[in-house]
Amino acid sequence: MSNQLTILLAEDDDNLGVLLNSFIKAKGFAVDLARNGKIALEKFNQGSYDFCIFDVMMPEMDGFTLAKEIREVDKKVPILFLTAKSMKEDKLAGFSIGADDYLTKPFSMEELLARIEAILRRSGIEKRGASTMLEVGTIQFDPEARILNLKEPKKLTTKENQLLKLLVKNKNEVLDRQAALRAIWGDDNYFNGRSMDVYIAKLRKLLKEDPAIEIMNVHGKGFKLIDRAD
Amino acid sequence: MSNQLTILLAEDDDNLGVLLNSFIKAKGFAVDLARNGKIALEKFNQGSYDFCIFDVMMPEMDGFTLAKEIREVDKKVPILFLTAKSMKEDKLAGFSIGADDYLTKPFSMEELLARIEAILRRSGIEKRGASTMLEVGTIQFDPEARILNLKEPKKLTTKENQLLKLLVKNKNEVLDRQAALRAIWGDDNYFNGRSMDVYIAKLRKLLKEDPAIEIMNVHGKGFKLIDRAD
DNA sequence: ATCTTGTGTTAAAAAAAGTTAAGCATAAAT
DNA sequence: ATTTATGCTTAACTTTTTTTAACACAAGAT
Repeated sequence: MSNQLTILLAEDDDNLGVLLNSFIKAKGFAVDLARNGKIALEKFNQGSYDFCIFDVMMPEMDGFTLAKEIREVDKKVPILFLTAKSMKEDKLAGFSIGADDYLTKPFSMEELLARIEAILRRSGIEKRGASTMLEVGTIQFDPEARILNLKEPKKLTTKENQLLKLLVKNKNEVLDRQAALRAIWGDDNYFNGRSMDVYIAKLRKLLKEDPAIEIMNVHGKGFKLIDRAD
Repeated sequence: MSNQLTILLAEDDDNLGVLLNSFIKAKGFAVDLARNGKIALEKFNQGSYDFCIFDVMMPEMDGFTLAKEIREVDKKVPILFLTAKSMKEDKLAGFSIGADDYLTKPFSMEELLARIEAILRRSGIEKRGASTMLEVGTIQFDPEARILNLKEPKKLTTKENQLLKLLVKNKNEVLDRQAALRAIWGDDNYFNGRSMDVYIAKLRKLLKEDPAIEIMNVHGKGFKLIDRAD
């Protein structure tokens, strides 16, 4: 299943439409492009969208009418208007329908993206993250609570937790040494490297409880957490 | 008692400041006008605001720096930038700090209002019904009245209250140590740090009543209030 | 084989945080 | 005016967490 947010884009100008479509797509959204308001409305009623971008002036059905129709059945979905008009009354009309933003052409793609993201942030729509619980062999590991459920549940320190989390997330593949150092210590200098080695030793000691688990060194590359349990 | 939403407005241009102030006030908001970023930051850390409008270019402290400071301790409060600059990079910088909107001068008062309302609508902030109540696990916490409703309702001191408020507002994420110190003590020197540690101990003792709550230390970074209740 | 570099491990040192209580200033009460 | 209470800071001591040092060994290079 795709994990992307889906955007409904209504734009009658083919050039701009295609341009927007590919730009937004490249930024990790799923986009559905409609060539006029009528088609957009149909798509909206069929599908399931997380965000709407509507040109105001379109044949068949203009953006305002389209937005009004949608607001009748969906009070929440974010709507952003694109338009060549910059007249005050138009803007106000847009907002009064319940728009979240109103962008006047010409605009930069980056600004559009920034505004989309600001609205998504605000509306609490997010790409769903997975559950917090992780598994290491037979041992449960909660990186949020920083608890490793050995026979005796063990509270992990900040660094132990960060390192184990990285190892588990890269289970059965090599966790690059420098990358891990930069991620946890912010800097991959020699001393931080030695510090990490100390933590590797600590984690090995803890995980000895489960024989199916092993933190293996890949010389000159990094570490690999082997989990023979799955 | 007023049940208006409170807006913090930072604008160094007196003419515009006064104009905005009276316009926004006329539209039913409570407004606090600060003449530069530094004053605005102090006001923010003292008071309780529902919305921020910041001019970008100001003496003492510019709007971006102000917003960054605020975002360290409050990830949620809506921020709208006003600016004469319309340069693309500036806009993007604004959004990347976590702004909700970015309005270029000159703008119409009505458009500003429409944008404020669009953001408020989206963020689910409504006119206040006296309830500024926060929740910590099963415990009710009223930061206005400075009361923590344990079995025995407990009056908090100024510092206890400020610190708990910050922790709760950053529930389940790390509250940066230095940022908290600057917000509450105004200065993150060693002694204030030790003072904060003492208050952390006090709060832990109070919150021990609810086992779903924990103030966890993130070594070298800050504190994280874990709420397993929600 | 030898040399260099990378890693394993333990212990010591340093830094950060936890806790309790003593000081100090200020406001409230007598 | 003096005492009392309150809130905050500083100090002192403890514990935890992280870093550095020291020495041993393993892997790959010369």
